[in-house]
Amino acid sequence: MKLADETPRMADMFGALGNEARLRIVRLLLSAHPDGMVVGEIQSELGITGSTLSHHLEKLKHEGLLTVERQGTFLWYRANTDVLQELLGFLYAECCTRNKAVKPESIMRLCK
Amino acid sequence: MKLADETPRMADMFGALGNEARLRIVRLLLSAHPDGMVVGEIQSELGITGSTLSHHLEKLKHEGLLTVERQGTFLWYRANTDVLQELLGFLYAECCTRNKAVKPESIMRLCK
DNA sequence: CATCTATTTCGTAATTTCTCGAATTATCGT
DNA sequence: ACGATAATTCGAGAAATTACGAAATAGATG
Repeated sequence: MKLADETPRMADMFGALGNEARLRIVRLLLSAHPDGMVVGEIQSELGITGSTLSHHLEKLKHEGLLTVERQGTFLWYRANTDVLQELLGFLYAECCTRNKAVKPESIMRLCK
Repeated sequence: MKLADETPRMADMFGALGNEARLRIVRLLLSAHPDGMVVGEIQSELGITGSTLSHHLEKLKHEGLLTVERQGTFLWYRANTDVLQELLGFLYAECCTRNKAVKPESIMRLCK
């Protein structure tokens, strides 16, 4: 039995977070979790042009980091915590488990 | 007293990891931690052209994710665990502390 | 069905990223 | 100083990303 190489997918996810506007979107949606937010609210909060925002949301959704649900004319976007957990777990495993480069406690301690 | 906005820098770091070749480099260097590896060894392990590899290493170093030290004609690159810890701490804080989107235990559980 | 609002898609341009081979720099040993 | 090895920098092209306004779509409401 051979394990799938997760590197390409993880790289894509990191890439999706590797843009300031998109990282702000994810942070904002996490702070609004689990309700999520509609596009217009994200737009006025972050001051991003509609079409540009739409592209960023599409990219984040494509990488699985967001989910979207329509309610009337509104689209509710929200952070996909399962996938964020996967990403966090990957990074944690690389740094703390698979290798002992970073001590687990040091992460917890950062967030008291 | 005002806290610095860490979003741009974190986005740059995520961006550095958002490329398959670079993510492989970091994984490789973590597995060789704390000794690190010389460029030629990374190159033959990952099969990347010398000049391309050099650019990737430069980017990772620029974002603080790697350190480098010369020993004779060899350059030893290694993962910068302090900075990786910062990145992991940021993601952990966003997902688990600042918001309760992801349960801390679920991360640990992923890495038994 | 006409219209209003919310959001995406289209068309397009500027910038950045990724990659490679060739040339260059740095260091060691002789 | 010369030759050999390690790695970077240069030059340059292809591909991807980012951004924006205008036009198009989807749904609600009168």
